[in-house]
Amino acid sequence: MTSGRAGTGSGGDDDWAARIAALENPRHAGRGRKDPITLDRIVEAALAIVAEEGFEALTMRRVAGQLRTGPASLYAHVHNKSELDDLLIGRLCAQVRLPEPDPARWRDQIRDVCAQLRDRFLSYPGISRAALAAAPRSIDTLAINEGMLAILVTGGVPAQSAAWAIDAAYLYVCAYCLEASYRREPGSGRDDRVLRADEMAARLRMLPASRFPHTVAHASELAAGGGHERFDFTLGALFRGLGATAS
Amino acid sequence: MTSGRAGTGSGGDDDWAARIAALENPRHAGRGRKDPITLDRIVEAALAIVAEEGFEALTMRRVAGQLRTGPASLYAHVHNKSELDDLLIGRLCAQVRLPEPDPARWRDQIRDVCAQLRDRFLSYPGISRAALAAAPRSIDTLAINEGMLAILVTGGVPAQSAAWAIDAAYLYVCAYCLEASYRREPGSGRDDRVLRADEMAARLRMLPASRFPHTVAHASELAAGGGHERFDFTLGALFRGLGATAS
DNA sequence: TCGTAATGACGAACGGTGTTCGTATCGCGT
DNA sequence: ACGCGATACGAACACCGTTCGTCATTACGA
Repeated sequence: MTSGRAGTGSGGDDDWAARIAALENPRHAGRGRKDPITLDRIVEAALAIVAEEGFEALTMRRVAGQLRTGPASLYAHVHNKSELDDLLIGRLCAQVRLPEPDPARWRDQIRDVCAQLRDRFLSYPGISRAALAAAPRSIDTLAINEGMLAILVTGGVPAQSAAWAIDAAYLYVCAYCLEASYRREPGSGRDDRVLRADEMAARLRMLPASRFPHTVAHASELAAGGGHERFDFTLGALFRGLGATAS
Repeated sequence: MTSGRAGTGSGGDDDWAARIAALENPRHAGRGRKDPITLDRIVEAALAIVAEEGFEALTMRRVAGQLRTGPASLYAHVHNKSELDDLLIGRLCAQVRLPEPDPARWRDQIRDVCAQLRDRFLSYPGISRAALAAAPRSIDTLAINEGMLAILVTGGVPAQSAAWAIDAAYLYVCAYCLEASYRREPGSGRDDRVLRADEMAARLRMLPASRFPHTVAHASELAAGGGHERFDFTLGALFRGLGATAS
């Protein structure tokens, strides 16, 4: 999450400093005019579209249509589509509840934060693609980083390991959600049906054993993993591997 | 990688069975006609475009242009753009060299396979987005799965852990490469410059310490990580955490 | 109060995308 | 020779993000 870009926008230090200053001075809302286009309304409309139809359905025209205006109107509020994407991610990150760090339960706590983030992303199918593209340009995404860092460092994980583990977990959460979203999306130009585990295993067993011996032998394990078992397994392993260092 | 979809295409069992049968019967090339459009030429042209200009630059028109024809011509060979994307991923996976499993070095071996995949994906900026979207629909991507499974199982990792670890590693590799590609892509609608670690740390230190105490205190660790240090760290932790179970 | 500048709103148009449909040509089998 | 299937591909469709120009409103300074 903090791997080389710090949301500088186009303005360099001045822009970044201004953004920090804006922490204390939230932008005023519309000035009493009835139903003006506001950034907040744009973001809300966009999130509704993504929730309903997936990230690929999110276009400037669709957002504008929800607001009963034309797409050009949006550009008074956002520079471009990328910026709108970033705002959406910021909004989702702001909805994650960060716990008071407890050294005795740091593993549970970090996993809970990841699970919350996962669930936020999964509620908006495909949106984690924007999360991968986004620099941590909003204060809300940096707040997630801060919260996770607090958990790990308070739990005794060395700062360097903590920093990199957060990066790793975030990337994994994004990928997990993106892949899951593609799997469930019927209109993605693909005709794949989501297979039940036994169907999936049967498919794998049809492969030639001469060339795919392990795949055929372990088809059921390869196909297993309902709910978020894979997610839990991965983060469990990651933080366990971290713990093996953090002792 | 094998988490619910098995590249069924639109034909169900017949299509899958036909694809397995095709393992022994490769499609004949063009029938002596000079420079016919072939699937191979399409894939090569597409990969060249991605290598040069990134995945976002890959359009049917661009590919067709490289082949000195119109975009409609491509549809005699691929159903749609998604299918072309999948073929590209299959091609890249086919280029990964899978080792003869050695139980004494399974950790090194699995990490090497992941690193090869990473480097393949990084050579084609942004293409791992297609890898996340793709079902493992080609035999080549399933071959990667088989190779990794062989390494882990031969190394003593229980089959279920192995299966899920492969899935996790693959997702992480894809996300890592995608995020890295976005960071390096100047034309992505963003004006971010890639920051040096010290610049990045300085930015983080500008945040208010009252709200970001850990971030400010550990800015240099958060910004650290040159080359593929983060990649190595993550996979190290993941497989170490796996090893803690696999004893 | 008035004039000007700034801001917001937004239609028309631009250059771009994936895809379909219809037409033409070629190769193969009967 | 004829018919059919496969390949090739232009024209057109519906859609995309964005810019530019115009208009209306608001805010500010004299």
